[in-house]
Amino acid sequence: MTRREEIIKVAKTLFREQGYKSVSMRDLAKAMDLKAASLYNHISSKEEILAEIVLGVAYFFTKEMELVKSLKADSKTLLEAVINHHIELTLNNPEAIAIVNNDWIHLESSHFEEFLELRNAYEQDLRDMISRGIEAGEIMPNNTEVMLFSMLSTLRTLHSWYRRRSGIDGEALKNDITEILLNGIVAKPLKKIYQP
Amino acid sequence: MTRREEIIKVAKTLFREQGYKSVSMRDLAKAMDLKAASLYNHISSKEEILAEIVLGVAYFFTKEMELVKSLKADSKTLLEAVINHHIELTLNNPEAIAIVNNDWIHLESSHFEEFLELRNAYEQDLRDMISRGIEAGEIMPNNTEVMLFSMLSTLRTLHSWYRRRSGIDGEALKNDITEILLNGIVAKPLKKIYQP
DNA sequence: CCTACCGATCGGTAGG
DNA sequence: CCTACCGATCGGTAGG
Repeated sequence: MTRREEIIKVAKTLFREQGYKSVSMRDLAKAMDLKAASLYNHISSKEEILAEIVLGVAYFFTKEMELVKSLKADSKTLLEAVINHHIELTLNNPEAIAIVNNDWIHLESSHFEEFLELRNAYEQDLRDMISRGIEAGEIMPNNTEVMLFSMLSTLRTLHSWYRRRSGIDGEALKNDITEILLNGIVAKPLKKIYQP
Repeated sequence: MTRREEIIKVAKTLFREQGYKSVSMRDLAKAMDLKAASLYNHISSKEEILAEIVLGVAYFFTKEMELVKSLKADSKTLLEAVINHHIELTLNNPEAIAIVNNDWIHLESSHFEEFLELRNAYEQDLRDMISRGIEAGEIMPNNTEVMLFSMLSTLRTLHSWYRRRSGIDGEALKNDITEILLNGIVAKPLKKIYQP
């Protein structure tokens, strides 16, 4: 790991704990046992660190979305694949996900716009998946936007919830979340058609 | 509206747009057309504004949860009532909800702890509701924690999504969200039992 | 509600 | 990687 990579790793932890704006370059330097000025031999600004973290995650998601889109499968299977990728990245890199969610707003304008484009494209791909699922009769013909938003809300904030629990089995978590997102929580009375 | 209430109202807008840490007392003063020092005739610190916003929302939710708990109804009806209250507050006060979600972390320690106690109690009440629903056979016997978290994630981030859409009908939104949270998104093959 | 000002801290640079 | 330092800005106070 290069010195630069170490800085970004430590920044991930601090930004996640306190938020980007609350962490000073002196805080970051102290956590690495050096002086603030020395950080600038490896990075050129504080915002550069934020951009690398946030855009790194955004491009990773984009790449995985391309992968899912290339699959030949029904909509439900594609949605499951998106959910799985989301959960995996959350388990592997919860700090980065938290920072994306909380601090993308503090990106400087060109990075800010770059991020928004990636995020919008990702959301559009997911929206298309849901729409096609409705056309195929696999997905309930409910409000597409609400379905999209509900799924993404759960997946995007998983990091904050996962953190409080002790080591949960990743596979079990995938199953539970997929089940709840796709099938809801209410018990279905299977024999309803026999009742008056 | 007192001058103090005006300050808090303007602060809500600014904090929501830029985040608590990014808004200086000078920014807030400028938005009110006065000097930073003058703010201190009405409030005693910047954190006091944050605390009032965040704890105000937290106590409001607590009060509504007490109301729901006092109802004599099945679990599904109680969950629907919680969802409705959440959506109503989001439509009425989206700025405050956004600030609670993003900036509660910047509360000073006594306010911080006060907030966490309220939030934990709220989550516990909702958890109990789900558990009782499972015992009664109304709710699927899935992972309670995941159900709880999934519901809350969607409800808590609704403000950010609602904002981007033009004026959506509140009642329609309640129906759509309730439907999707409780019943999921996958189409159910109703005649399954006739198939081989 | 203002002017004037405080000490602390910020991101970042110069120069070695 | 450090010392020394920059101008800007921060939350907040004194005194009117």
